[in-house]
Amino acid sequence: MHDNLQNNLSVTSYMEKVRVRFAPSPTGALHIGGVRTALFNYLFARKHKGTMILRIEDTDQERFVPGAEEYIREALEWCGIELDESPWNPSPKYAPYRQSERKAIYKQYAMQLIESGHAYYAFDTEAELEEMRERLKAARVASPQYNAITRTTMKNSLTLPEDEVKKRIESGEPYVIRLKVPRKEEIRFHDMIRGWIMVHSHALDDKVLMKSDGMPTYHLANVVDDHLMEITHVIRGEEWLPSAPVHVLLYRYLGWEKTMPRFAHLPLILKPDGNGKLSKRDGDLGGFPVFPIEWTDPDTGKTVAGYRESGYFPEAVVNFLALLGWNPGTHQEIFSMAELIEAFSLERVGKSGTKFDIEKARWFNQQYLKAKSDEELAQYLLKDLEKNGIQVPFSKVKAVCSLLKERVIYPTEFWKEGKYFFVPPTQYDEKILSKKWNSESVKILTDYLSALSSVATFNAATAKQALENVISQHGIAMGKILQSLRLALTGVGGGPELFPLMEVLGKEECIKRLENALQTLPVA
RNA sequence: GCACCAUUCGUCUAGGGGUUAGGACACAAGAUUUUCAUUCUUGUAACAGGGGUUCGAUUCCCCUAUGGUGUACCA
Repeated sequence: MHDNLQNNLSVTSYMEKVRVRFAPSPTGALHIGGVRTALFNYLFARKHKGTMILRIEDTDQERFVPGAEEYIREALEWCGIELDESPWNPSPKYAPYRQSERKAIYKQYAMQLIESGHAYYAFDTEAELEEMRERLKAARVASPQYNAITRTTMKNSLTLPEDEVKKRIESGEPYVIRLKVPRKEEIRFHDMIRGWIMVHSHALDDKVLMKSDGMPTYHLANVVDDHLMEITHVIRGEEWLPSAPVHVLLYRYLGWEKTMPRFAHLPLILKPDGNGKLSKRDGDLGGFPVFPIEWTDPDTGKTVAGYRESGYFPEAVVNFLALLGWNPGTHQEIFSMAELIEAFSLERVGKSGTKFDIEKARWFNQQYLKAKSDEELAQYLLKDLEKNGIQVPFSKVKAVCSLLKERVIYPTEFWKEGKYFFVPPTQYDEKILSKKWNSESVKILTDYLSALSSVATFNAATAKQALENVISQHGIAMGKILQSLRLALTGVGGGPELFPLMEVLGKEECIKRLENALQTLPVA
């Protein structure tokens, strides 16, 4: 309560413009959890009339995946997350937006830290580091790490004579630059979602700031860029919480603590069973997408469908994602992007991890589908018809969607569920056939067939009237015959209301199908 | 192991010292529907455990348990 009040005040009284960034690394497809982080940043930015920035964190050359950057761009666009600044629409004041293009900048600040005594050179090889860890483990040290104590036993500019350090560097020996974390200090910072967090510096290790390839690590790059880009709020996943104290230290040592951005660490999206955070494999296992749009792995060439390809509307995905970890405090469930922006606040973001529930996503999609016009839905069906080489008047496509929209969740189902509107059935549901198709139904339907032929104006009402006339002659109930008729016309036992369906099919087609069924279907 | 974070129906969550602990998804039943679906109604179902504090704790504090994250020259 207290924290909320504080947060509110500080947000609304912010003099400078809110600037937030989404900073993915181009190591593959953007995960649905990443999309949510982007979304929350976006909602916050728009809510406060601020700026939404995309920064590409490509400091790891080894994990770089070609095409990932374009994927991120396309995925965000599909979701309707607009970027005010990005590699594609840079602001000259803050560009470039790819960390690989900012290499020189980081070096400069790393040097500043060395000069102020807050960082140092380290020459230890991988084998030496491994040996150190083994040694400590053997000595039953609680947490083997490169820190205030162990660094005195390693090869670095703190232990080596100054001229040897110089010689090593000049001779081109590989080195890293490490942060000199103080031995005993309490580091506290405020998180807008979790309140005050305090950690002891002895729990931190001397993080590598600059790698031996001259690239910065995330820790340095992120702090330098957030400062230089004048980021006001860092909204990111909870996996960053443990390293946030390192970042606070960096802001301090770089002399930027007064303008340090505020932190908000979002709860993680967990696997449906709650064991660990959601990963790509869970989608494969659970049969639901974890990517916003389809992704083709450049190595294997394998393509995985995303939400888009699986028939989800971007509005539904955004709505669903927004409610994963955030709630409006009201009972409203359906939100447009504009409504989300209006209602969003970090104060109403929860603290605990949320399990991923695809059932809820399906429900959202269904809601959005039902709300769409027949015209819009017809576009989806039209594509499937084209794919199958079927040409029909648009009015019919629309009519089919109209009849089917209450019973599907994805627009991709229109074709699947309504194929018989366009193609006569070649197979008939065995169970219905054996249960309902008998000599009596054949007799009635034969009568109906001839009644239908003489109907002048054919539509749902007259088709129904004709059947009513026939069954009253035979003295049986409507329910007795209807499913046989449906089977004859569509081949299946269920579907939308039969008479409107017949109207869409048309008189000729109904007669043709009825004739065919009467001639070919075996009587039990 | 160590550090940090978390813990309300199966799931997403609201709430908050005294409530019949509310909603949504899912599930079940009933109604409507000639079928299936939709829709409507109803129902099942939760404060992790133990100590405090208090007249009273699900709510505040502590401990335990459980879960998550981190612990890389990955982000």
